[in-house]
Amino acid sequence: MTDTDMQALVDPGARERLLKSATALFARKGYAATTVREIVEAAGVTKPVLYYYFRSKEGLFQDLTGLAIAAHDALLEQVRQTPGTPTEKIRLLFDRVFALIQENVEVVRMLDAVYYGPPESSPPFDFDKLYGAFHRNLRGFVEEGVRCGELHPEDVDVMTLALLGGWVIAVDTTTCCHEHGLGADGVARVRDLILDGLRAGGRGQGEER
Amino acid sequence: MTDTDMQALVDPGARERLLKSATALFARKGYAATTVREIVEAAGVTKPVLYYYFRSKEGLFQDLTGLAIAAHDALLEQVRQTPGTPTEKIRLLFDRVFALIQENVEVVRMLDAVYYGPPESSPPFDFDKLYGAFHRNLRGFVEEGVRCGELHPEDVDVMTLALLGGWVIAVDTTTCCHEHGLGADGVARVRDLILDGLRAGGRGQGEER
DNA sequence: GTCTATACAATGATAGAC
DNA sequence: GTCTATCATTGTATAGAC
Repeated sequence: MTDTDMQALVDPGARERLLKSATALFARKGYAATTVREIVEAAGVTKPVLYYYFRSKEGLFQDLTGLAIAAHDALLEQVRQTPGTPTEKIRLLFDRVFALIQENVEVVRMLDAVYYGPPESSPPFDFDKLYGAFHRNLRGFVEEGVRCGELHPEDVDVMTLALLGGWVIAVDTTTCCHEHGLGADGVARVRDLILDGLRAGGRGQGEER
Repeated sequence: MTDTDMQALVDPGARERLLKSATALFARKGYAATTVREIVEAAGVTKPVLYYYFRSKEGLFQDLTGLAIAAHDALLEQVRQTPGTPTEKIRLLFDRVFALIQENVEVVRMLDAVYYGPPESSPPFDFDKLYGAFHRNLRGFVEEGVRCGELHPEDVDVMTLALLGGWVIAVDTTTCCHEHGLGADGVARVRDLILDGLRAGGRGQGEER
């Protein structure tokens, strides 16, 4: 363990403080509108410190997004490898990723701003690694559900989009402040309502409510 | 008809060209990242012309959004006053507003960037006039559908959110380029799939497909 | 109404001392 | 590793001529 690592245990360290303050500012003001002066002031350091740890404002941004993608990927992999029926996996996917989101609202807000925001207002970013991966995994579970007769044989893509819609709404109401967040419970209700409509053999009255 | 109005019939006029170029740039780069210089250059005029017609960059933005809100409001009013069952009204709401969106993709892209984007990256804007109004109208139709027995008596808010999710996906795939747009047909299919799950008395096989 | 020319603050980034 | 001081550039906005 180096001296630097030792130090990081007692003091967040300039690098970590910079990552944190940048996340908060990018989420609130956007990448373009956030100045390096604001970032370093919020972190309690001076400008050259930022340029020392990250090569530029853009380098800081890419370190930030890289960490988020890694966490998301790891969670998707974990859900895929959990045993269960396709419907159970869809439920688990929603629950687990929603929990991750709730624990990192600030980061998600920042990523959403980049995703939905104007294309050229942030550095190039491969959204497919994040939202595309979620979409593909969800679609895989739906396809599996149709194959094994758990979901009715409608168009797989349309069904996936219906579920994805519920998901987007769930995330939106959580990250944005303009609505009262649904909470894990609300997300489950929207999810199950849509899943109910997709179930094979008429409307199931499986779940709660 | 004034001389100015006469002129506008043959030549778009500096004011209109500024509105158009600003919309395109705000949509692509965001409000904060778009410079006044870019706007006026794209419009083929010089800076003082912008400050002559609009008081500032922000004034230009507010004129832009005001026009969009007015068009949206008028369409909602029109749908409300069209006779039909609640389900028919929900279908009409989706169809009509989607058509409006397709005709003004650029403007919607800009508004979405403001809505989903970071809170402080654009001038204050009352989203409730736009997205909230759509949500409330949709909820009203769902409520009406439950009352008259057309939709099954689930939680009205959850059902509204499920439909709203389909709507968001439909708009997303149209305005964003990172996915292949659904098109009016695709929107109808997602919408009807969700509506089917909400229909009273088991899964209806009412529509096409 | 539209131009040229410019005021003046703030930006991202760096050099060089410690 | 962290600082002070400063660079060149770009930002919004305006004065004043035509």
